Amino acid sequence: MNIGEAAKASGVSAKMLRYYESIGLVPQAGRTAAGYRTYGPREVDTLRFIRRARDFGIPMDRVKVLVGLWQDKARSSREVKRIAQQHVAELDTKIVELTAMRDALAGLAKACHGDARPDCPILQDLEGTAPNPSHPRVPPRSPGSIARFGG
Amino acid sequence: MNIGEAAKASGVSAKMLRYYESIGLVPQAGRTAAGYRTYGPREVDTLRFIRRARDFGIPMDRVKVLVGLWQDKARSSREVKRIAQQHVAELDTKIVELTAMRDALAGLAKACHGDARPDCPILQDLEGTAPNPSHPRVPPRSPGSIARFGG
DNA sequence: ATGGGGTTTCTCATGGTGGGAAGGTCAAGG
DNA sequence: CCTTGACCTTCCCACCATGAGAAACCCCAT
Repeated sequence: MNIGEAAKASGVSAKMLRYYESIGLVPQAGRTAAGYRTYGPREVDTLRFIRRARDFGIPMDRVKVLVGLWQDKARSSREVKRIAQQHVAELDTKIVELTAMRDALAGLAKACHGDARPDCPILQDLEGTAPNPSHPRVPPRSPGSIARFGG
Repeated sequence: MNIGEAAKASGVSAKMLRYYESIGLVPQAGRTAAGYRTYGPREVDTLRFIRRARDFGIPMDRVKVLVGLWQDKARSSREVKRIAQQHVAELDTKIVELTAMRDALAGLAKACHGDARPDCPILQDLEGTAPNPSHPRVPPRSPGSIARFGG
């Protein structure tokens, strides 16, 4: 299989395939005499595994660890479970943050009559002149939190 | 006020202040003879407004529109409400996606005994050999969806 | 041999934010 | 007057994962 076929079979784009190789997430693919990358079913399986892990929003560095555990027949499931639980906790944090934003903004929008008049509780809140300000707590904004959010 | 004081007063970092100016989100600040930017209370109010809008997760381009509406005394609140509701809808979408990931992964983690043995339903699911695969739907991954998620 | 659809590597962009270097400025204290 | 330290300026780089696109090359079928 060449890169396009492997991409189709795994659900990982050819572009990403090369990228994963460049960052060492997957080993370098074999090459034909002309320099084309070649892939077998085993490589495609690995790529599918990676794609599914990414679908859970697991960031690349942890995906890398998971791939290693997956290929290690002597692994302990404890390690795998720990990574999964950590990611669940991060998802929970993110969901709480987004829900706070959502609820605050939805409340303001509900209170806004939304017609031709200029006065608007949403702007009042952003301005800081609202009677009951309801902007969300500033999220701590840690650098490498979750990944693949709308990217 | 120089840039550091304005940053402290508004909650926007000096770095971001210069950035906002460079992308035209705020007008160019005045300068002292030596080239230092100067800010007054009005500018600080605007920056605080922007910061609060960002705390709701509203992306820059829409924040820009909101600032324009805020400063337009003849605005219609309809426009403001529309933007807010659109953002609420996007937050909802994101929350649904994250919740699907969370629930699927939490279910797998719960089923994993997490001890020294190697067999693990999490890996089985990622591998594709699980009896009831539960990986989340692939999120459509639109380029500019929501912003400021853990950045 | 020619054309269309692969492939290769390369650079650039995203979105916001931080880090840091190299150099100018200002205020206080000697 | 000079130093010191804290500020400011511009400019470039990094993140994270992904896509877009260019220029060149290759493979296969007509």
